[in-house]
Amino acid sequence: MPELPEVETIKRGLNKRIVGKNITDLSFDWPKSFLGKKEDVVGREVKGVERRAKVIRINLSGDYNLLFHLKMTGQLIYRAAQLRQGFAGPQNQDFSGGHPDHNWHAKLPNSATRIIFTFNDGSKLFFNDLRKFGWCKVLNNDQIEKIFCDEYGVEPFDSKFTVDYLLLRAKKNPNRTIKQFLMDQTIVAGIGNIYADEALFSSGVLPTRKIKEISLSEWKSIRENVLKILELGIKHGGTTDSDYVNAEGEKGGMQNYLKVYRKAGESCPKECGGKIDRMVVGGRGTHFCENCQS
DNA sequence: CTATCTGTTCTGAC
DNA sequence: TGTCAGAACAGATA
Repeated sequence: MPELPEVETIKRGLNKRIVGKNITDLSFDWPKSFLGKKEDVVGREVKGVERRAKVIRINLSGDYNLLFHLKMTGQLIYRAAQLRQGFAGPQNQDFSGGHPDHNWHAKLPNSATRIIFTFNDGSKLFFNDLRKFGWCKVLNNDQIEKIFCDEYGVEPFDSKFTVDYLLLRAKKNPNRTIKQFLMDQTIVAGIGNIYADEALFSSGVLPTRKIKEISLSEWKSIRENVLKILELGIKHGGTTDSDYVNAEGEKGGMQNYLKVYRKAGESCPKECGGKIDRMVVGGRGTHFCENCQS
């Protein structure tokens, strides 16, 4: 479930594993998954991996970048080379990130594999995407900067993510619901369905509340809880499992710390006596406690 | 079998 | 300009 914490986890994992390597080959089976020219990528060195919003940027030598969006079912899976038995560094550890699934570390490539990058040491990076909504684009630095600037709002962990900023943006969209506001990538980058529900639950604010009716103290609470829930997500590696020895691919991680998401019918974890309910807000499944969110 | 659900985002209609 | 259904796609689930 690639929202900000998951994508951040992937970024950190890849930074430990592919920086400094050369891409020696690239193949893809679905034209819409790879938007670029193979010749622009093969032969280039990986300089670094960054995250902006839910997007991953792999910076290559020369004026080239790979930009990934995992959308709903994308995964990036690093598969170490089989060469160095007994070497314990991260280079030699498999790593997965993105949409959780039972077959993380099953045979690769598999039916969901869209792109395969091969590095000069024999290791590989697989871009899997069951539903084919995700993409990888080859872009130059200017194009990347423009996208990062134009299409996304502040990063939650940036110092610009303040209550004043939220109030400013709130003036422009007074009639939207708070949930849609939080998920609008041009306002705050990286929040998706799960973390929006969780942050609003922690804040005691109903997802359907109109922006213009949110009080100052509620904005403060929402801001703090967005940060808290995202930090918790990153701390637990999102819903990512990086331990390939452990077969429990989709377990562990953040799934175990969610309080309302997909918990409809259960008792409120705040023990307020209420139950978690579900409704649709902006076309998205939305989970909340009717009793302690208002 | 059918109907409905799913973590994202973009487009086109109104 | 804001809002909303539908699309892009492929499952799993009831």
